[in-house]
Amino acid sequence: MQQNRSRVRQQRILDAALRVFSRKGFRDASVDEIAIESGTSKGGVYFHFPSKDVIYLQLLDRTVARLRNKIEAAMAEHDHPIAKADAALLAVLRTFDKHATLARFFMVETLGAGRQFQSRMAETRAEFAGIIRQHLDAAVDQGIIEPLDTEVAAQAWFGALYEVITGWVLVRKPERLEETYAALRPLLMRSVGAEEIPLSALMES
Amino acid sequence: MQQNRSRVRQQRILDAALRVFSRKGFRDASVDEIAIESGTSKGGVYFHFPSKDVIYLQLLDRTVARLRNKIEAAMAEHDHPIAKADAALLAVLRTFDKHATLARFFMVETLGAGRQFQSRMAETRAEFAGIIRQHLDAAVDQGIIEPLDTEVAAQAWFGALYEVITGWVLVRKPERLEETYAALRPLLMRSVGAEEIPLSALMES
DNA sequence: CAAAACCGACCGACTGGTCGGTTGGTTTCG
DNA sequence: CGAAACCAACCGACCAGTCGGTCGGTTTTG
Repeated sequence: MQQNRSRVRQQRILDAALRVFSRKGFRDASVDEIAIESGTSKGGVYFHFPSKDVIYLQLLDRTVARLRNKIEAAMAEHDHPIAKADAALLAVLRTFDKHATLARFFMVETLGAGRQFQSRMAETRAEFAGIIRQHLDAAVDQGIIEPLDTEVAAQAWFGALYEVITGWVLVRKPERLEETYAALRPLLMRSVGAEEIPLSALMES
Repeated sequence: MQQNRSRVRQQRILDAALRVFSRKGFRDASVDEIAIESGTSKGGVYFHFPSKDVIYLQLLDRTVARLRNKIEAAMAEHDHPIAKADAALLAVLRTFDKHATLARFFMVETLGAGRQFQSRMAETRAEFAGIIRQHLDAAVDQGIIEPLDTEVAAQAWFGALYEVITGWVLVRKPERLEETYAALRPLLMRSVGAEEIPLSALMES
């Protein structure tokens, strides 16, 4: 099936683009390089994609979707908001631990990719912050935490996480990102006033 | 005095560069544009600076130095760690409120300026996180907060602040950045377990 | 069934434009 | 006048995107 072959080729190009963008950043990565890395030619790349920008955008979409799925799958296994937050936090740390290339692409390169992606990036940030906020709101509704400005709190959580991960990408300390969990968890929990950790909550489901 | 005239010109070029970089970002800002904006020519710019990179770096240095001075001056007016943190937080929010151009340059453009500035950016982040950490350590020593991983906590504080400010730059909501103070303060304080706010502490000095 | 026609996938030389940096001459100023 | 400051024109590297053409396989047709 030709159609299938074509889709495989597109994925291969996106995989190559992820590696190249991760190494060089959007601006310094040439389409020729992506072509070589994916075992094709510039013409081949341009047969499957209309522009370098679109390659980047599709890659970003794919990455965001995969990450969100990971997070939501992890959260779906729990009922209690605190357990959900725990699961999501660990899922994020472990995903980036496992895929440092992804982390670099997503955390470091994307902000600087260029003016044309800025609104898209703002949307992406808002999307993740929105997920956090939605669950903070639920926790407030359930009386688990006191009412607070969940919009700013969600932004702050996202930012804190973003910074710790970015620092890890740039400096590679500690060796495994997951090691920051122990420090991060109480920090985030306490910040919204969810001090006491019902261990029982972690048990259910 | 020729030397003085030269220095004035250099500052004028840096001022222009701040505006242009803030509007366009490092890569999309051309030296020609900076030259025109500063009322000189490309040759004139290259008489005072050896390269576009150096312009950017000097601008970054100047910005960091000014910001750090503002923060440290604000903190020097207080003795109690919590009052210092408060003063620093407000100083940062107010400075960026007043100088949105600076905020955009510093928060949004700088990460994406290019691979060649990445180590410098890591240093800058570490510098500010270091200031936070140093004061968190002091607070621990004075028994004001319980011992914790101050390195990660400092990173998280920096990241939370960074994200809130970046969001404000991109979306311009709320109108004034300082309005986030009310939500940010308790969030940060609680995160390190400095719940009770001794109002008296804010009075001294 | 085989030749002819066709097609999707692919290739790589080439182009047009941009932009950092240079240079050689000109103006300003002490 | 002489040095510092300044300028316009220019150079060359770089690269996204284009285009004419190739190739292996599939469909049509006599």
